[in-house]
Parts: sequence; C-alpha cells; structure tokens
Amino acid sequence: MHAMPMWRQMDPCAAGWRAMTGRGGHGHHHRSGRGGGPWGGGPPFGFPGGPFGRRQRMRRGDVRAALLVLLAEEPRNGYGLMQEIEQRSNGVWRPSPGSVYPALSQLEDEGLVRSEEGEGRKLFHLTDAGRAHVDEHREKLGEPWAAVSGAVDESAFELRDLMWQTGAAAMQVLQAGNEAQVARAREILTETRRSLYRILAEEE
Amino acid sequence: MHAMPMWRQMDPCAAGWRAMTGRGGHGHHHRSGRGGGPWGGGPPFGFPGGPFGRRQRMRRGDVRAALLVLLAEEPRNGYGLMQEIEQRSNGVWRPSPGSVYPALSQLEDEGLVRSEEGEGRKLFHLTDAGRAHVDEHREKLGEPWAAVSGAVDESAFELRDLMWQTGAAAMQVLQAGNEAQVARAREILTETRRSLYRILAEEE
DNA sequence: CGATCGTCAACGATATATCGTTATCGCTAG
DNA sequence: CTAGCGATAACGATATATCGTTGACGATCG
Repeated sequence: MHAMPMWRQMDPCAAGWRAMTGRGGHGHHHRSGRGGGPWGGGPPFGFPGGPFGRRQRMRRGDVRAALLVLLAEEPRNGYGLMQEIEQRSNGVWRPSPGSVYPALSQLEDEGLVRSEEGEGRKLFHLTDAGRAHVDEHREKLGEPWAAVSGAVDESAFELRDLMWQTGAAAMQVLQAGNEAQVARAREILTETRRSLYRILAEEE
Repeated sequence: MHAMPMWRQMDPCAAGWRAMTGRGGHGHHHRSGRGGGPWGGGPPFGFPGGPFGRRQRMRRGDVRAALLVLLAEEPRNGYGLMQEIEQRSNGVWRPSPGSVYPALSQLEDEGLVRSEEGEGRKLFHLTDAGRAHVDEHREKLGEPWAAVSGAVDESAFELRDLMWQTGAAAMQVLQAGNEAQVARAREILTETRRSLYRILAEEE
C-alpha cells in the first residue's frame, strides 16, 4: 500500500461538512476523546439535546395528511414524497423514512392507498376509497408543509443562508490558503463565536 | 387542519442544519427562486462543483483493502464497516454504500468473503481463502483510513471544530435571542464572511 | 517519455425498509 | 377542570441495495 503524497490529501471540505451534518458531533466526539455523553464538547449553555436542540415534531397525522394530499395530485414513490414535502416546506420539513414508509403501509392496510412495484421503485397511488377520503376531508387535511414553513421567521432563513455562506468561505480559505491564512481564519472564527455568545450575555 | 400557533414553530436549528448538509443549497436554491445551476447563490469565487468542492477520491482498491482488513478482525455488516472506517479515519473518510456494497458483493463473487443473513442484517465473514489472501498481502493492504486521516492537516480538524462551534453559537442566538439579537448575529456573520474572503484577497 | 483512451472503482443520489426512542394527544380518574 | 396514563405516530438511527456520474490508472500509441 503506497503512501499518499500531500497533493492527494483528503479534501478538508468533506471532513468539515461531514462533521457538521446530522451525524453531528461524531468526529468531534472522537477528537475530544471524551465519553460521558455525546455532546461533551458542546456549547457552554448546555443546549438541550445537543448543539442543535431537539427539533419539534409535526403533529400527529401531519405525515399522513401530507402523503394523502400529494398522492391526490399524482402517484409517487416514497423517496419522491419526502423530497416533494421538503421542497414545498422550503427545506424546513423533510419527513423521515421512519415515518413515511410506515404511514404508507398503514394507508395501504386501510385501503386508501395501493402500491405498484416496477423499475426498482415502488409507486403509490390513491385508491378510489382514498380519493373519496381526500375529497371529503380536503379542508381538514390542508397542507401541513405550508403551516410549518410559514411558522419559521424570515430571519431564521436569512441566518441559515449566512451560516451557509460563512461555512463556504471558511472552506475556501482552508482549501486555497496557506498556513498563515488558515491560522487567520481560525482567529476570525474564534472571535465570531465569542461575539455570538456575547450577544446573549449582554442585557438588551 | 388547525393553524399552528407560534409556540409550535419549527425549530430553526433543524432548518439551518438541513440546509447545510450534503443536500446543500437545496433550500437556498428554492428561496432564491433561481434556475440556472444548483449553486446560483454560491460564493463569489465560483467554488468548483459548489461551495464544498468536489472531494478527492480514495485510490482504486482502498475500499476493498479496508473491508478485507476489518473483516480479518471480526465479521461485520455493511453499515458497521462504514462506521468503523469513519471512526478510524477520524471522520475524514466514510465510504459510501455505493462503494461498500458492490465491493462486498465482488469480494463474495471472488470467494474471499461470505455472507450470512440474520436478524434483519447481513453479516460478512472472511472465507479461508480470504484469510489467506489477507495474510499474504497484509503489508500491501495496510490501513487505508490511516493514510487518509494522517494526510489531513491538524489545522483542518481545528477549523472544522471551530465551524461546528460557531454554527452552534449562531443557532443558540436564533433560539434564545430576540429580534435585535438575531439581527446582531446576522451582522457578525456577515462581517465574518467578509473577513474570511478578505484573507484570500490579501497578499501575504 | 508524454498524451490519450478505455475500463472500472468510488462517489453521490436514489430507493426502500425497520427498529428503538420519544413526543403527541385522547381518554379517564379524581 | 386538571393531572396522569396509555397508545401510537414521528423521529433518528440502523440497514441494505442500485443507478448514473466521474475520477483513477493501466495500457497503448506516437
């Protein structure tokens, strides 16, 4: 097994984003070598459940409602349903496979939905009974994704965008910068973090 | 379908991190309403392939080597192999299902590996031939994860940690701060982004 | 030797499914 | 009316698999 020359070094962007994804804290945990809980190195405010908190759940029935309403438009597979909901909610809500597939199964058991296997995917259709059900309850079913998307403050989306762009900028420095420039980026981020916490520490 | 009161608003942390995951830019794209390319709102430096660039690949044979070496230790399932490699590489490399499962299948076809289904999982074992193969090529197989992990500069890990913590701080402000504080966080991040790009713009 | 081409391994996306945990919420008792 | 309980829906993690794209790299040619 040949050694890997420096120009073959792993893209540090991947390393960074991997740690910041939903697997969050994974790499962090291992680097700190601490046991005692998954968020040993987390923020000082004891963020409940970890740095990103525990998201609030949709209400009971929201997943079912969303599936029924979308299937009333056209047949779709499970993955496509998840994607469509995410899109219509502006990225705020993507129902998990753990909720979508059992819900589809249940709707099938109830005779509201039927499935068709083909081409490595499973297409779900409303049955006649399902269509009647949707027609009868159309107003009550509504559009769960709309409610959840509208509930997110505009500033949250903006801050999200900014975090995105800031992360990208840091990655750029890491990729294209020399040692001194990376060190400088480190200082900037350290100061940023401090400033952010200082906001909450200050009386308004 | 009842309206969602403000106290039920979606956790903005989830919204933020969702947008910053590998699905990156998805929500961003839809918010900007631009067609064109997937990174319409990306950084001004035209980051190749998107804000995170395209990661460099492992060499041909690295996935196979890693699988063989780990299976020589003990039988494992596919998912477990991916996790183990990620752990041993300090989060730098997590081989994808797209590479691991075909590689396992191929190793099986070659008679080096056999599989056993049970309890909703598929356990992979080295065969005698596989064990002989590993013993014979042990030095050449090496530990692909070690090479890749060691190739990542210490500063990359540190910057990764800092990005993590900075993101968490921003989330905290968003969750616990009032309108003015969130606006202040926005300013700070805007300045940070500017400062980061300024690093690269400056002559050293 | 350097450049090009062809092959195929690795990647990211697509796709399905289940399990254990936890939050929602209707029902019931006091 | 309020509090507690039980049932279960939604979530995150686990788990497997395939497809289309792209980069690695050996072979061949000039």
